[in-house]
Amino acid sequence: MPLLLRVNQLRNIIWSSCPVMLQMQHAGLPSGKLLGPRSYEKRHFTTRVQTLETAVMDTTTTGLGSCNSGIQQLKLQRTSEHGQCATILVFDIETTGFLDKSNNNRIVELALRDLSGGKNSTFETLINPEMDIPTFVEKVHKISTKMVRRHDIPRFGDVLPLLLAFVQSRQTPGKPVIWVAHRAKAFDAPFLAREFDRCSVQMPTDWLFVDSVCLARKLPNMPKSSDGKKHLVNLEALRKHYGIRMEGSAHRAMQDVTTLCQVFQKITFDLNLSYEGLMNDATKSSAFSKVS
DNA sequence: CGCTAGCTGCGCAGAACGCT
DNA sequence: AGCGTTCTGCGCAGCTAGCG
Repeated sequence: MPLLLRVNQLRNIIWSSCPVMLQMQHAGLPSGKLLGPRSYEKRHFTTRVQTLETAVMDTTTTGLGSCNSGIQQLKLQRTSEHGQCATILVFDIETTGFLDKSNNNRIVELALRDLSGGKNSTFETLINPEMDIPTFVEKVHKISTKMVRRHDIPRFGDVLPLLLAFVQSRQTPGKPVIWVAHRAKAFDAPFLAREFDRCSVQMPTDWLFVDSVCLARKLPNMPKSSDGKKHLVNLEALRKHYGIRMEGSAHRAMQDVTTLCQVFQKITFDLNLSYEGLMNDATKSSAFSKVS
């Protein structure tokens, strides 16, 4: 009997060290899904619970109590208290291409909107990139080289002082400015910071960037991708999820900003996210800028 | 007490996503 | 078309309940 146990133990050790693929083939099973159904179900379930707990914790640990019922409510508070909270600017940029190591690509359109609304709450401009826009990029945002590579279209360096003045006009003294964009951390914010660097201008240190993709990933019940593995969190999927009507064409900066404004308010409401919760998710401008 | 079987958590690699 | 982030699944080690 002890010998049998030893043999069984040895078998188990050897067997457990075999590639799972081999075991599946040996068992006559297809080599597609390698986890057992029960394990897969448990892992999947655990992941979902953790996600929900994290989302709940994000809103409950802010210590706000009555103040953590969404940005919409906070907007009212901000209005009623004459701007006691941070300014939230939803923004989007269109460029000549991706953010790559070559550092060649430029911004061709910039749009932003102050979420608190009111007069002069938007800023929108085409920007002369001083380079041609690749055809495949033109097809995305419908902004052609002819439209922007003109003498009457300002360069980013020309727009920069106006942008800074606009933001300052919307900013509450002593309070930060929260910039919100879809994929801000990986695209919009670094791109904007790079343009600041190129102009040798330091991005204000009280600017914070929030990525709406990161927030959307915390949402439960988002639609899944075609393979059923991932939650779809692109702007179009979020727009459809919330039943937001599309006005104008997608992939133009102000149109995307308008859509994102509505999506963002829905997300913050669903996540019960407060200003403090938002600040916890924010990244400082210094993280993207090289000019110090 | 020793062993088995199952579960959990961590680190890693690869795939997919999302932006223009 | 590039790149960073996120997610998923695998492999492994460690833990523990149950059993003989």
